[in-house]
Amino acid sequence: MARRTKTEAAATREALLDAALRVFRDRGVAHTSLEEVAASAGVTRGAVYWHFNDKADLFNALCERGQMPMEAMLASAGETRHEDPLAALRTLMIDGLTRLATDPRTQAVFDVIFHKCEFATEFASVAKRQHTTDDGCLVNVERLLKQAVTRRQLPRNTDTVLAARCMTAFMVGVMHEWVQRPDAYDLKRAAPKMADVLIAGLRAKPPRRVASARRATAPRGKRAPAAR
Amino acid sequence: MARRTKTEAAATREALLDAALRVFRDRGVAHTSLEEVAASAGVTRGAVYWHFNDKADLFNALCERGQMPMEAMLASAGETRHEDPLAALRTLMIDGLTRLATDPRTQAVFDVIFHKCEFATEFASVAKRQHTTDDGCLVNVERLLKQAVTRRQLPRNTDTVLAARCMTAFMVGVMHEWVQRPDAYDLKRAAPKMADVLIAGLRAKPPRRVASARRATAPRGKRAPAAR
DNA sequence: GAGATTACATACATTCTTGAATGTTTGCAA
DNA sequence: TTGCAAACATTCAAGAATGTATGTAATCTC
Repeated sequence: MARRTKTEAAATREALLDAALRVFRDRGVAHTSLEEVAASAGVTRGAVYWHFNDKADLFNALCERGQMPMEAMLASAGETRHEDPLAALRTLMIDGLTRLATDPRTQAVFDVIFHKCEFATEFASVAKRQHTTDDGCLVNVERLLKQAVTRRQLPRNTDTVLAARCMTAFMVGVMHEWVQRPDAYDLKRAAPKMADVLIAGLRAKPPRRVASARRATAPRGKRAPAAR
Repeated sequence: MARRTKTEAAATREALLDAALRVFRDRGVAHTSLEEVAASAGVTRGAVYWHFNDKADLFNALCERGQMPMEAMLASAGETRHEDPLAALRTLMIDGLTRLATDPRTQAVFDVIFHKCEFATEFASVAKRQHTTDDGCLVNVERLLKQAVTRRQLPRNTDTVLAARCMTAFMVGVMHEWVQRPDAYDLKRAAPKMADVLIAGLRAKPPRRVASARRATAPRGKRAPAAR
């Protein structure tokens, strides 16, 4: 065929992303040829190579499109000042899990990212981007945790970085496992309970910055040193 | 070369597994040819095809060898009666994370499983095995949680299945993230604190079986129905 | 100690996949 | 309205990778 109008071109681009998502999901990224992607979108490889440099480029665009909403949620929450930061974290967790539980595209994207692709040397660029978004996630969570410290919801010597790691690890784990077997349980219903467990854990036994091995309740002086 | 003695053959088999682990880890499973594996082990593809049917078979053996110790730990703990089941769970978590933090082979295996391979149609058999071990893990954790209910460490209407999912998800998440960036923090040191967060969360806000949306503290009768 | 079998190495045919090169309309700007 | 470039399709050359088939020397068995 010949040249399309701009909107048509954008449509085929979207179609290619959708097709890639489908095919990647059930064949795996590495094992699917761009021919298959093109065929599944109803075009030829020419179209693929027009819109994307590479399979990695295509995959990258795919992830970006799929993860944008979640990242936006996190960024927005991280920049806001909350009266009840821990509650904000809780709803953030629930919202994230609910989105995963209800949006098929999000499910597909995370399924591919978690189980249907390899982050090795050839996809180093993709891995790098993924690391960057992971870091952003961690930073935003930690901001909320710091707010929680300020609001006296968490003790002053809370290791907010480690606490943030706990939270993101929990989220990653839940998503990783659920997306692998979506029929195992009703994630949407379970989300609040799961979020509660983690938040309650942070409240009850927050990770501390100090060595903390002996005398758990007796910090040094009256105030911890500024440490910053 | 020619025929080796039985012990020598076993040694080359191990060498192949080690080589595969190395090469898979930095090239990705799908992107490495069996030729590369063989070369890295100092043999030819003939040896690979002698010891393993297939790349999937090789990968399967790899996972099995690498995950055995963890599975053994879990199985043993699941079959034992504990006086303090939650403490047992805690040490189980810490032991698992410590093993990951200290054993390079375990690190490599989990790195490959989490980030360097695709579980798609062609590796369906591997995925199935992985599911099976996941299920076993969940079952064992749930056994300990049921013991915790019996010992009154957790309320009678605790949703032990969901609680077990929380625990395994947390562990998966921590391992998934740490293995991706082992230098980000000292997992061995952090392990007890992280375990504490989760265990404390289960203590403070255990997921309940009943609908629980309204009247959080008022179950039906004096005893919950047997439900089984 | 002779044959059967093991533990590989080597060779071969086949299939995929990629990247690039080239072709072909047609929308769009001047 | 012309001309250029966009939006693809088609073709081609070349390199892997796989599975199998076959070769072979040593080891184990009886």
